[in-house]
Amino acid sequence: MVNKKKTTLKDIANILEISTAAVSKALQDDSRISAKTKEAVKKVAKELNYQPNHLASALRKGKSNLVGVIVPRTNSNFFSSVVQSMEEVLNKDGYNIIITQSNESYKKECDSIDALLFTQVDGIIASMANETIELDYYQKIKSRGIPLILFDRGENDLNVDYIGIDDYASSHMIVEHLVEQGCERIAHIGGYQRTRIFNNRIRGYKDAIKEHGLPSDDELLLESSLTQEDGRLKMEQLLSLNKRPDAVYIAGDYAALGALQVLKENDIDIPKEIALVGFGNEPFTAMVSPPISSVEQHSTQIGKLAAQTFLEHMKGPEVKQTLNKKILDAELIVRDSSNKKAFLN
Amino acid sequence: MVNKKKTTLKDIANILEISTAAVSKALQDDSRISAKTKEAVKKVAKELNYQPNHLASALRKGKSNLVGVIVPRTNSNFFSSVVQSMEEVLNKDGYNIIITQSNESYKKECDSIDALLFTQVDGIIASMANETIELDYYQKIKSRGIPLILFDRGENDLNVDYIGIDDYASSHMIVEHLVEQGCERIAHIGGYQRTRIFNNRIRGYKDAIKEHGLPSDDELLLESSLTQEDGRLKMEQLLSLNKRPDAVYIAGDYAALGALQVLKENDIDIPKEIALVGFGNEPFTAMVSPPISSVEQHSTQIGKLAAQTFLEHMKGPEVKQTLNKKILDAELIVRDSSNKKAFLN
DNA sequence: TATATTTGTTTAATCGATTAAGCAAATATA
DNA sequence: TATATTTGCTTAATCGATTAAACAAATATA
Repeated sequence: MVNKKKTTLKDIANILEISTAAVSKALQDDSRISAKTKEAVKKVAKELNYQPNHLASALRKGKSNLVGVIVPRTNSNFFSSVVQSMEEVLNKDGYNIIITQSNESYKKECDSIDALLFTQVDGIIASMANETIELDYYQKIKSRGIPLILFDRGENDLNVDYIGIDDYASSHMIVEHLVEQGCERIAHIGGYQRTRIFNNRIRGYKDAIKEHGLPSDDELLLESSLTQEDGRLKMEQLLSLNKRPDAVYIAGDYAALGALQVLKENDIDIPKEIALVGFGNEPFTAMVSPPISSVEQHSTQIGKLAAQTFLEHMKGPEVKQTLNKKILDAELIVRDSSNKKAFLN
Repeated sequence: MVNKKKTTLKDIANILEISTAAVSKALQDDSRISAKTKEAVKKVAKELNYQPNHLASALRKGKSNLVGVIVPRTNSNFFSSVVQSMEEVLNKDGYNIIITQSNESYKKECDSIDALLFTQVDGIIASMANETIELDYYQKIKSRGIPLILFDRGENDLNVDYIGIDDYASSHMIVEHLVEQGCERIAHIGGYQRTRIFNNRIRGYKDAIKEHGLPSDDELLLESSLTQEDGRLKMEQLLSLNKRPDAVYIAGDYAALGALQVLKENDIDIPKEIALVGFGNEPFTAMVSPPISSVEQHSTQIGKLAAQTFLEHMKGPEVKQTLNKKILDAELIVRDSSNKKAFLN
């Protein structure tokens, strides 16, 4: 039947009447072990269905071959696809990943960090929660001496590797696009200012507005948690203005979706009366009606780069933990929600 | 600055000039250790920022306190929310989870299982990939003697715990609902027959159709991968029939979304000409236009139950691995896409 | 032939925490 | 006071794999 007791090196050693050291080396194809012994060891190992005990070897080698990944949530296409491409790269090098979700909560993020450190991960790749301002827990990772790589939601002050898109330029590009479409009063529902990427998007927005000499009323720039629900609220707020905007650029697709609903509920013609642009290129943006223009963030590429950066740290022994940014260009996908020119009559 | 070397029990023992055993027991509040010693140990432990080495204790105790979770993908609301509630329950009991995605691929699923077993997880909670027919890798988990719990996508033959909704009844309920709305030619775009849950949905559909004496033409029952793209294709196929259906029930929301797009592209009045019902209650179903009726699967409850089932296994030493099904009732959320009566004029 | 090198293996220590067993000192019981 | 029990700690083994060091045997070099 089933061998409940898992077989160990010792079992193999006993059967062949050699030392466990010889068995261990044989399985690692050590050059000092004879071909004959290797063959015999491998044969018995297979017969007994030997599976090395990872805990033992990790303990001995001081390396778990586990990488911790912290994301705000997994049920967004962006994060799930980043994670997936990370996994692909890391698996190839013998690493497994532990995914944890912070749910945008600082408390949960700290717990995750503790849990990952406790599990003795060899490194952590993270995208910070919205709530996170304090960096003490991230400092904790650094002080453990394991590589820390941030993506998308990063933080300069931590002085670690970062992979993301150029939020400032993307934001600038969106405003350019809206201006091109003839919009003149462009609002921005942005994320929390304290979060670096959202701050960059806000700056990109402001600068572009200024460059084009457009109105930059305070009432046109709102700070939001970027949930669908908050997107609704903020859009309602914009609609209640005396001078409504003729375009709204929203720093997150879920919030953009909420905003879209409100616009439709109010029978506002999109994009003619108000044009709409989101951020993140979540699949649903292409599917709703009208489809929402959005920014593709190259999640696969980000995941790949983050994983590769981790691997570089593991290969090069000199742990040069410095701010090393890899910034990708993002791409604006124009859809009906902002394509006024296509609707000229 | 930063203490690169992590502190061990030994360090604490040396400082206090006691044995590591005493330190270990003090930290565990062993009754045989004096209050004075405990206090001293805890003080030093805090000062040195002692973090127990999980690998060492796991190796010694033969228990990693890690639970492996395998899902087809994380970027669906259902799975991400199941995972989240599992995590909540398990964390409370000191377990951490390792999430892996199979991407509906059998090969990837096998790799995940190997990786999890290798990491010495204490148990595995899984939802099977669409592709999976062979059960050999799942047998491997069972033969390792660790608990295996399946949810949503399960398999009777494995004879393990299962948590899910009553797919047959849900499916039956959907047809009832459509009949009530006056539909008479109801098509079903189902998942792969070999997958138990989809098979159940198909049976529920067929039986309900029969009970109501409705036509059950072969052309009205299609098998699909249930991706958005395939939803499009299958809906196009249905539209090309000589006798079009007046309702389509689709076993997955993403496919339902694809179908919805096709219907709209063809200017078909929903629900008047063709009513639409999906499955899974993904958030976007409420957001598209018209909103799609769908089935809520109580993901939070499923995650909680799966986690609790695992914990029961860990508590009760007698590993009674038998088929133990927990079936929840699902709930049909009726929205505009199938609510014909609301559109009577 | 004598010495040096290579080959193939064993011995024993190690990673860090846990725990059964042992033992002395303190306290309780007869 | 003598014996039993409890208290508080130490010793040493253990989990399973890895690896530095040691060593004998085989082979090469002088």
